[in-house]
Amino acid sequence: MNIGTASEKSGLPAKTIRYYEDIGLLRPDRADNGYRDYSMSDVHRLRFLQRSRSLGFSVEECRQLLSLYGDKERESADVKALAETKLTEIDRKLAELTELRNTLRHLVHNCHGDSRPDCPIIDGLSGRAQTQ
Amino acid sequence: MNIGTASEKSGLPAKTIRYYEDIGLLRPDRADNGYRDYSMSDVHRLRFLQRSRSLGFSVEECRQLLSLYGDKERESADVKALAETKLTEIDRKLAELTELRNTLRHLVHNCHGDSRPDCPIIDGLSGRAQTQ
DNA sequence: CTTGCACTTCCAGTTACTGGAAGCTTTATA
DNA sequence: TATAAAGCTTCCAGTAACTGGAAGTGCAAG
Repeated sequence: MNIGTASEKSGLPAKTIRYYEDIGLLRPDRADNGYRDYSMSDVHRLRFLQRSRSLGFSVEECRQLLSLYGDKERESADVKALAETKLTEIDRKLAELTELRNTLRHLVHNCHGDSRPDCPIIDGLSGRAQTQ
Repeated sequence: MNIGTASEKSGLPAKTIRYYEDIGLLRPDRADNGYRDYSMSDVHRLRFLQRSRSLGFSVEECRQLLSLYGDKERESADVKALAETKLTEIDRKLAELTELRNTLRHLVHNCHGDSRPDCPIIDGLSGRAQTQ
C-alpha cells in the first residue's frame, strides 16, 4: 500500500513515516514507480510507534521495544530484562496517569469556576506533595 | 529555594526549569543576589510539568492544564470543557498503556527468545489490528 | 584568601518532527 | 485524449523542546 494509506491506518503523518524510515525504524519495499510500498507488518510497526511515542517513550526507547520482536540474535535473558525495565516504567506511567485523571475529575465535579484562592488543585496536579 | 533544590524536588534539570521560565510557564522570585527563588507552589507547578510532559502532553497542553488552576478570569464552563477534553485523552492513554503492558507481560512470560517467525507480538504491540 | 561549587546569561547543538518548493506519477473529469 | 488535481518523490529550511558549553558572578569551606 502507498504511504497515504499507511498514514491513515497508523495515525501518523506521511512526513513522520518518511522520517522514521530515514532514521532506520522501518524499511518498506519500493514499487516500480519509486513509491514506497507498505506491508501490514510495516503498518503494525507504525501503529506501535504512534502509540508509544504519544505515551512519552523516546524514539530510541521505541527502537528498543521494537527490537523485542524480530531480532533473532538477541538472547532470551536480554529480551526479558529490557521488557521488564519497560514494564516498570509503564506501571509508573499508569499510576501517574491515574492520579492525573482523578485530579481532573475532582476539578470537574468540585470546582465551580469561582477559583477560591485556596483551591488545592495544583497540589493534586503535581502529585503527592513533598513537604520536606 | 535555589534552582538546584527545585530541580531535585521536581525531577527536572535546572536547564529545563530555566527554559520553562523563558517560555512563560512560571515566574519565580529573584533574591537580591540575582538567584532565582522558588516557592513550594513553583515546585508543584514544576512537578506537574515533569509528569505531564513525560506522559506525552505537549508543552502547550501543559500550559492549558496549568491554567485550570489560578486563572480567575476563566468561566466555569470553559474550565470544565477543557478538563473534560483532557480526561478523554487521559482515558485513551490509560487504555493504550494497559494494552502495552499486557503485551510486554505476555512477551516476558510466553516468549523464550526462540523468536518463532510467526510470533504475533508485534500485533499486540500495535494494538487491535485493522484488517480492513 | 582561594578553591570549588552553584548560580547567572548567552549562544550553539540535538531530537523529533513539520512545512514548503520543485518535480514526477497516477487518477479523475471534460 | 487533454488536462487538471491529487498523491508521490527528494531536498532543504524551520520549529519545538530541550541540552551542552563558555564566560562570568556569588558564596561557603578549609
